[in-house]
Amino acid sequence: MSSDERRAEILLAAHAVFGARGYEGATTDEVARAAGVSQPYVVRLFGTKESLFLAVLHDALDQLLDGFRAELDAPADAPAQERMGAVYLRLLQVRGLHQTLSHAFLLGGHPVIGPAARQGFVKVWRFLRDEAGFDADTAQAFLAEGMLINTMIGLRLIDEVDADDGIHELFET
Amino acid sequence: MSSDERRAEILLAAHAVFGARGYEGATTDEVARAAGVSQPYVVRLFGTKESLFLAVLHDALDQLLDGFRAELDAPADAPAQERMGAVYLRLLQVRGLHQTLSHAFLLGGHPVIGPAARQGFVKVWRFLRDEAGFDADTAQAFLAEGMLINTMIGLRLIDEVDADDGIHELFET
DNA sequence: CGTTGATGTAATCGGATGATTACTTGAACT
DNA sequence: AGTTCAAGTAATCATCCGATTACATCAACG
Repeated sequence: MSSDERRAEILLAAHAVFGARGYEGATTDEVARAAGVSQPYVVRLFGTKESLFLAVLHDALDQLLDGFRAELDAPADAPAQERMGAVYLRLLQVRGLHQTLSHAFLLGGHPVIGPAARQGFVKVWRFLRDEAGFDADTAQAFLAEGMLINTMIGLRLIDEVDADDGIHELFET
Repeated sequence: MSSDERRAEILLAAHAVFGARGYEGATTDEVARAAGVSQPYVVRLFGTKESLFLAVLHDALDQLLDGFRAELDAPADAPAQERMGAVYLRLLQVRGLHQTLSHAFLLGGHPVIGPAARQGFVKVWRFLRDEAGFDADTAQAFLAEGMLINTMIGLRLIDEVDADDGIHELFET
């Protein structure tokens, strides 16, 4: 397999591992095994664990914004917020993407990841305001909903949706 | 100093350390030094790092719900959402509290912390619905706003509020 | 006094983990 | 056939970190 194909596979596996365990909790060995390669090879292809995480973060943001833009170019069949929201939920296919973003957004104090995460967040804000045409209130409410969705994913609340009335009600809402 | 007083000091320090570095990223030694004691003593007073984190999580939820309840009992001088929101922001005094909650909410897959975090989240939801009297839509929007605030704290966005127009606008909103 | 029990630390251990080194394999191209 | 180079791994290193053990200090109490 070419190293570029391998890199793509490792990136996919890394989304899931970083999402489930966080930047510090994840190990390069876990990523390697999830991708079906040896741990040293992951390090060689990405340099360090830190730059692997940065690659995953950039990939997540690219998939998010590319998805949004593709939906913007498609014929409008519903209000813009609903369409962008649907894109966001469709990204659940990429296991760990939302949780990796959430983890990155908690690492603001990290000397390398912090600035990258801030920059990514601002890029999303700018997209909503400048490209999607959301006014400030709408963009803020949209982001807030997204963060609540991330929390519900991170908590694995869906596992208990049938066991607790409060959770069931929240999902309905 | 009595061990109970020491425990309270360590808990305070642990909020800040777990908030800044997360559950996996934080070390018991960091917590110990922030509290001014030795690392083995932290382990002895709390058993394990895991149960220390659980203690911090429960303390954060207690402070949150106690604060909400105290405000509910005070004379109403504004809409309930605004009053509860003000309580939430006042808790910024406890350094790391919001970020520790955010980290806990991302650990849904952890065998011990996961269930505790879910239970805590549900308790907040129940409070909003049953005690504060929010309807489902209001409670959901309130939580979503809170999660966006957590994200802005975690990203340390406030450090760049003057450097970026988009961030400035988000803070205004 | 001597004992006891609580507060607290120094030293250290063992496992985990990111990274490095040295090696193997095999296809492509003289 | 021989060389080269990319893909990939086994073995190992050095460091970090949670936990354990053994010890020190000191106030309370009979």
